[in-house]
Amino acid sequence: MGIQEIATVTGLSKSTVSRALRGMSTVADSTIDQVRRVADELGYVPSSAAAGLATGRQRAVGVVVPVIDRWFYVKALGGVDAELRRAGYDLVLYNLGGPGGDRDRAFRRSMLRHRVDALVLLSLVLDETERAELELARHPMIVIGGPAAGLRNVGVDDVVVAGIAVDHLCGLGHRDVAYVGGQDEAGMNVAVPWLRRDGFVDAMAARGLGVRDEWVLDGRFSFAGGVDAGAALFGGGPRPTAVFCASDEMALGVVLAARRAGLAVPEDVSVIGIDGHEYGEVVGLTTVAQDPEAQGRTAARAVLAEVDGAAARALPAAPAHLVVRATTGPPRA
Amino acid sequence: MGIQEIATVTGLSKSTVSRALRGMSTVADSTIDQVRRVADELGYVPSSAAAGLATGRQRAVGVVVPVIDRWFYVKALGGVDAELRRAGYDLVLYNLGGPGGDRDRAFRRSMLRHRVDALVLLSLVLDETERAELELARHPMIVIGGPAAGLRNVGVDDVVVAGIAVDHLCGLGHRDVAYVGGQDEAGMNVAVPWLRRDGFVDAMAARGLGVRDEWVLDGRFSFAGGVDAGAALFGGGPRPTAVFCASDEMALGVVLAARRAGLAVPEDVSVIGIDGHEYGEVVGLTTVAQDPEAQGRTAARAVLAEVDGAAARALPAAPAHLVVRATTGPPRA
DNA sequence: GTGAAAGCGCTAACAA
DNA sequence: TTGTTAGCGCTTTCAC
Repeated sequence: MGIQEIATVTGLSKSTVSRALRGMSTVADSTIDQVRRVADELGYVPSSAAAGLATGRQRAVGVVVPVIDRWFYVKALGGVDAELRRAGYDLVLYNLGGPGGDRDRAFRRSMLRHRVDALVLLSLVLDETERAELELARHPMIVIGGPAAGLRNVGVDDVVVAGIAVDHLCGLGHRDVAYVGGQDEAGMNVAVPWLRRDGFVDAMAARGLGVRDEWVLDGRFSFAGGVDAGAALFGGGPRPTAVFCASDEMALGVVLAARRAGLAVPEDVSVIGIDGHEYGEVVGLTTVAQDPEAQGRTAARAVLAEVDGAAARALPAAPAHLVVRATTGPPRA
Repeated sequence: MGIQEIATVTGLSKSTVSRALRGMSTVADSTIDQVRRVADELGYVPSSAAAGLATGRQRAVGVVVPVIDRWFYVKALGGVDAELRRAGYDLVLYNLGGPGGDRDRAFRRSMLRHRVDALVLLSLVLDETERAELELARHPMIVIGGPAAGLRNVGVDDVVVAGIAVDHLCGLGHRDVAYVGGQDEAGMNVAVPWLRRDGFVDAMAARGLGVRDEWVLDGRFSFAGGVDAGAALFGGGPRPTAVFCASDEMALGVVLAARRAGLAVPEDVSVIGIDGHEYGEVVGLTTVAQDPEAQGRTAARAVLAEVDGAAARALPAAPAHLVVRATTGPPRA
């Protein structure tokens, strides 16, 4: 059942079997073949715990997500996974489970149990205590979607992204534009929403344009939230000629709300999102697209390199580009 | 850095420290407090590898998904995760990565490395070889969304679900109904799509209704696929009065395609899906709702119980119920 | 209520 | 190219 059985059956030593199993070049090819064959016959299953204990390496990395059912997280997770798989690493998922979840001692403890060699954090801003606690495990860490104080991060420059969207809108002639963002999930302490909002407000200000308070809404980073925000925006009172949403899911909701309010998109109101969500492609949503999967791969590669002893160098901002489709156009004269 | 340090600092033995850390009742409360305090001060981080080696339990379960970016899988994964967390178990994610992925030797090997105590398979049908290989690890397994030969499964009864949808449609007076399903991802070998299609055809037949071949379409289980299928369906030629989709994402696509084709929903064509997707709720999609998160929790509980020595008893079918909203109605006279 | 000692299954020097 | 010998950090009898 263990490496020992194979040793006795083949008449070799444990060490040779161990080396053969790992295909080390110091072992005779014939020996390797023999060992592998016997291992198969015996139905040998290696113990990662034992290997981990002996080497100090678990060949696994942890991925921490605030919640799991968001487009961005799922895509990024897929990217991280793909790269880990390539490298033969397993992925341990730590889901904070939203505001109701147990983002507390017991939970953080579990990510420290030396079960993983590194940590990839998705869009998380850690406070001092959390940082200190995670620091204990002393393994490489990186955040996707950050930025995070003291940690490397990969992701788009949210301020630049907001600028791109505002450029597009203003270039079309819009001056009255609303913002639909949110704090993702209350208590999850995510920085991205704020960066995008500030980027938006600043970009508008840079053009001498102000933003009404009633036009900065919370869309909870969800489709339903977008619908609600849109309903509020188009329910009466002064109406913006364009809406900038901090995510495509919310933008999709705003478009729906506009239609329900009897408004034509983009004739009566333009809508732009951020992400590059598949649904947006189908329905013709204009957006500032990013590639979370690629960001996930980049993060995984970086952290894996660090596990292998490479120095942690800062990463360039991930690319984002404007994709003009059918939901934006010039405002009505 | 290990249990030993704590032992020397406190002047206790390794065994007592180990017991204290786990809060065993044979240890004096004062000792427990002291040990915990010292452990904190020292920044002690337990090694799950060592514990796993010693006990043979990893306190982790593996979840295998065909692809990760599908509504159902994400929700079910969340449910499994929640339950594991409650039990103090970690979750190791094995993503087969779709048809292009490496659903092969190397990969299966990795889930066998005794890194987990049990396996939860999402909608996977394993062939003989695969089953035999996984059997090697001898740990409890369960599939969500199955069914799978020789394995326990939790999920709705797909045939019943199809029946519910057909009942609803036929009850409204429809006789010409199309089916949009798919095989999810080619090569992923998933049973659900076929069960739903057969359930549909059979339910129709039970009412003396036939189904045209051209009305059984592949929607790839995605929104875009649904749009394509709808476009084909409404692009000319005989048109069904209702469309039954094997998932809400496809149904959403079909609704969009119908609108694009200038058809009114449900006046010109009714559309019903399966799932209970959040988007469907917002746009008023009629559906046969299920609760994948609950299924995930159930599966996790079952497999955990089995890890703890409980016998593996078959589970009842998960509930599914009709949610009538705005996309279905009687056919035009 | 606590300690001593023997492993869990593997890897890694160091020898041969 | 292969074998020997120590551990890796914890849990767990069995004593005390």
